[in-house]
Amino acid sequence: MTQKPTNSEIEILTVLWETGAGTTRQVHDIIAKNKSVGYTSTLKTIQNMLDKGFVSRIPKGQTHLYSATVTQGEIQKMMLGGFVDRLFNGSSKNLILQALGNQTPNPDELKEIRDMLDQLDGRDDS
Amino acid sequence: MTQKPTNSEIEILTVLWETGAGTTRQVHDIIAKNKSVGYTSTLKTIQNMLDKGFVSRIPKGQTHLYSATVTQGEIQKMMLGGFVDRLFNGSSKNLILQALGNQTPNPDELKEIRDMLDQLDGRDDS
DNA sequence: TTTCATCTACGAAAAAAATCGTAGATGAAC
DNA sequence: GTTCATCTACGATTTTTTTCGTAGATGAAA
Repeated sequence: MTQKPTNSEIEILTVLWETGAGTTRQVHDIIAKNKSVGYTSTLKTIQNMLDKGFVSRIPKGQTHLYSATVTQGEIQKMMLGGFVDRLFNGSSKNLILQALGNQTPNPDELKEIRDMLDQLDGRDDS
Repeated sequence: MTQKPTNSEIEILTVLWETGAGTTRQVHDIIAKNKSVGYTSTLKTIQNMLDKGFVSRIPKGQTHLYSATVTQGEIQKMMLGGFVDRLFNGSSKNLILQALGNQTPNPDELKEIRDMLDQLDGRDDS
C-alpha cells in the first residue's frame, strides 16, 4: 500500500469507513446523493480500488460486499505529509495555525487539542 | 480567483513565494533540482498560470519576470477546507490532532500554537 | 419460459493535468 | 553575417483520473 488514493477513491473509502461495509449499490446510492454520477462509474472506481488493494470484498449472493483494507488514520497520515510539504513549507505548525484560523473548533475540541499539546511536551498543569 | 491550482502550479507558486519573482528559467532551475522535467514543461505551466490569473508578469529584456498574484495564505486557506472535508470529516480538530501526532512541532512552535488557542477562547494565563 | 430488474466485467471515451517538440525571434560571440 | 545559445509561443502528446456504454449472467415475477 504505497499508492495514494484519488479523490473519487477517497469518497468511496469515506463511505466504507462510515458504514463498515457495503455493496456497490449501497455505496453508490450514498455517493450519488452528493454528486451526479452513474452507477457504473462507482462500480469501476471500486474495482480499481480492489486492484490497488484499498478494499477487499466477499461474495454476497449475486453481488459483493466491500470493505476498506486501510484505516482512515492511515490515509490521513499518508496524505497529510505531502500536503504539509507542498503547501505549508513542511511545517505542521503552520498548518495548525491556519486550520485554527479558518474554522475554530468548539471549546471541547480546543481542550482536546490542549491536552494533546500538554501530552506532547510532558506538561501537567491541567 | 476561484480555481484551485494544480500540484505543478503549487510547486511554481512556492518558488515565487520564496524568491519574490523570477524568470521562467530561474523558476525552472529550482524546480528541476527536485524533479526531472523539461524547461518547456515549466514554461507551459507558468503560461497556464498566467491565463488562470495565478501569476502576473512584466517584460524583462527578452524574457519575462513572473510574480505570484496570490499569497501563500490565500492558497493555504483555499486548499485546506476541501482537504479537511474530504479526509477529516470536516473537523479541523481531527486534522490538528493527526498533524501533531505525525510530526511534533518544537517547543517554541508548541508555544505559538498554545498562544493561538488562548487567543481563540479568550483565555489569559500567559 | 419469457420478461424485467439488477448485478458484474471490461473496454473505451471524456476530462484533467503534465510533458514535450518544434518553430521562430533575438541578441551575443566570432 | 553566420553561428550559437536562449527565450517565447503554441499545438500536440502522454499520463492520470473520471465517467460511462454495452454485453452477459442471474434470479424473481408474471
